[in-house]
Amino acid sequence: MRRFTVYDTLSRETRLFVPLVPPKVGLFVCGLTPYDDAHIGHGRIGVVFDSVARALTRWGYRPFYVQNVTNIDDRLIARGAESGTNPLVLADRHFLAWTLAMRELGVTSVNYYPHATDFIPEIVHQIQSLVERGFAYPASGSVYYEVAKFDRYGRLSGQKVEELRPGSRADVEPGKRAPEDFVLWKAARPGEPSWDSPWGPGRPGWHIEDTAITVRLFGPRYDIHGGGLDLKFPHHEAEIAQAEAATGEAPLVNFWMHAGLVSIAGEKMSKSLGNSVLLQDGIGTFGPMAVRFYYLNAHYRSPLDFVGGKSLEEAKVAYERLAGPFDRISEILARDGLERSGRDLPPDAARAASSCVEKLDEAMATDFNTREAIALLFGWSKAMADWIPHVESLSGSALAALGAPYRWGHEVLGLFRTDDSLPGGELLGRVVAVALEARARARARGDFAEADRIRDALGLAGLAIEDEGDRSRWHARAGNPE
RNA sequence: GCCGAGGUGGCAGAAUGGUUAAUGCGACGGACUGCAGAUCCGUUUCCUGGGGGUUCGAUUCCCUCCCUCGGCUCCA
Repeated sequence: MRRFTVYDTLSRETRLFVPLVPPKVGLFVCGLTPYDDAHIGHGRIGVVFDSVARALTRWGYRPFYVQNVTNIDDRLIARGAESGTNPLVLADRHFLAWTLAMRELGVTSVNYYPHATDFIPEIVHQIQSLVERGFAYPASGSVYYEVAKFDRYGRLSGQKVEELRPGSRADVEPGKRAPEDFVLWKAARPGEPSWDSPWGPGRPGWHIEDTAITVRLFGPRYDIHGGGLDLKFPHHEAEIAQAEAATGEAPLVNFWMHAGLVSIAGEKMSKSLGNSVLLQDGIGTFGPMAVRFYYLNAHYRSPLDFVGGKSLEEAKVAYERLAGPFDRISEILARDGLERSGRDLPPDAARAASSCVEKLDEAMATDFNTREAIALLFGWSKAMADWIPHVESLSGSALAALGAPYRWGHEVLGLFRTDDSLPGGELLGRVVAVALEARARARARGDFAEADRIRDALGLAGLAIEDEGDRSRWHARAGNPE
C-alpha cells in the first residue's frame, strides 16, 4: 500500500493517511437529493471522489465507496406535489439520470448507492438511541437533536453556537428547545409519504440517514467522508453529533475531505439560484472526457469558476491535444496488437516512461493533486513529439512502454477512454475508407477541387479528415451533429 | 456580526523559505501542407490583493487591512 497524504478539514492539516483496518478504506460521500437534474457542480463531486477511489485501488487499498441517495425530503415532496408525482418515483427518475451521467463520465468506483428509505429501521433505531442517551427529545410527533448536549458541536466548522444567526435563511421550526437544535424525525403532514415510528408516522430529517447508513455499513468509525464544502455546516457537523452521541465512539471519521464549489460568474452554482448549467448539457455538448478533464484540471479543494461555454470548450481543446499521442499509439496497437514487430525503445526512453508514472503517483499521493498529474501528462505528451513521426516503426512493446503514463491517466484519472466508438463501428470505418480512397485518387491526379468536395461532405457528416502525407486519418468531431 | 475558503500573467490554474514561479488555453511569428487540419519550433523577459514584520532571502511563515465567494439548520 502506497503512503499518501490527505488534507483533513477537521484537524486542518495535511496528514499521512492510515486506514482503520488495512487494506480496507471506508469512503462515504454525501450524495444527491434527486429532486431535479444534476448540474455541473454536482458532477465535480462525482468525478473528484471517483479519482480518489481509483487511486486508492491502484495503491493496493480496498475502498468501499458508498454514496447515499436522499430520496425523501421537503423538496422532493414539493416537486412531487407540483407535478402530481409520487416523490419516491420522482427521486428514482432523477437518480437514474444521475447514474447514466456518471457512467458517461467514467465514474466506476461507487460500490453502493443506499437510498434513505431503505434504511428506515436503522434510522429509527439511531434516533431511539439518541433519545435514550439524552441527546434528543420528541416534540409533537417529531424528534429533535439537542445540540447543547454535545460539547464537540461546532468543532468541524469552527462555529460557536452562540454566534450563529438562527433563521438567517430558513424559518426556525416551532417545537425546538433551542434554535440550533435540528430535526431527526419529522412528523408527517397529511398526504406526505410516511413511515411508522415510536413517535408516530413521519420521515427522516436531513442529516440522520447518513449516519444511520454509515454505522450500519462501516460501524461507528470509518476512514474518509467526502462532500461539498457547503455541507460542512450544518450537515457534517450534525453527522458527527449524531453518530458520536449515538455510538459513544469517536471520531466518526478520520479524514474529512471537502471539495471546492463550482461557481458561475462568481456565484455558487445552485439550483435555487437558478444559475445552474445542467451536467447532461455539458456532457452532450463537449463530451464526457472534456467535462471530466475540466474537473480534474483544478485541485479538488479549490473553488472552480465556470465561465459559460468557455470553460468546457477550453477543457475539450486541451484534453484532445493531451490525448493526441495516446490516440496514435492505441490506434496502432488496436490494429496490429502488442505482438507487432518493430524497433524497440532505447533504455532511456523506457526509463523516462516509468519515471513519469512514478511522478504521477507521487502527485496523486500528495493530497490528490490531479492538476499536477495533468501537468506531468502534458509533459509526457510533449516528450512524445519526438516519437510520433516514426511511431509506425515501433514494436508493440515499445508502444506499450510509451503508453504507460496514459494508462496511468486512464486508471486513476479516468481519462483516455478508447470506447468512444461511433455507432456504426466497423461498418462506418469501411464506408469512410471508400470515400477516402476516392479522395486520395483525386489528390494524386491533382484534382483538388474534388478532394476538397469530398472532405467538406464528410465534414458535414461530422467527420474530420486530416492528411498526413498521402495518407488520411479521420475521426468523429466531438459534439455529435445529428 | 461570527465561521470557513479564496485573491497568482490576457484567461484557466499549480507549486515552493532560495537559480528563469509549473502546466494548459489564447495571441503572435515560423516549419510542415496543393489548401486546410492536426502536429512541431520559437515568442508572449515587466503575474503572487495592499501595508508592515521575521529572515541573508518571503509568493510561501507571522500581524494587519482590503476584496470575492461559501455557510450560519434547504444545498454537492
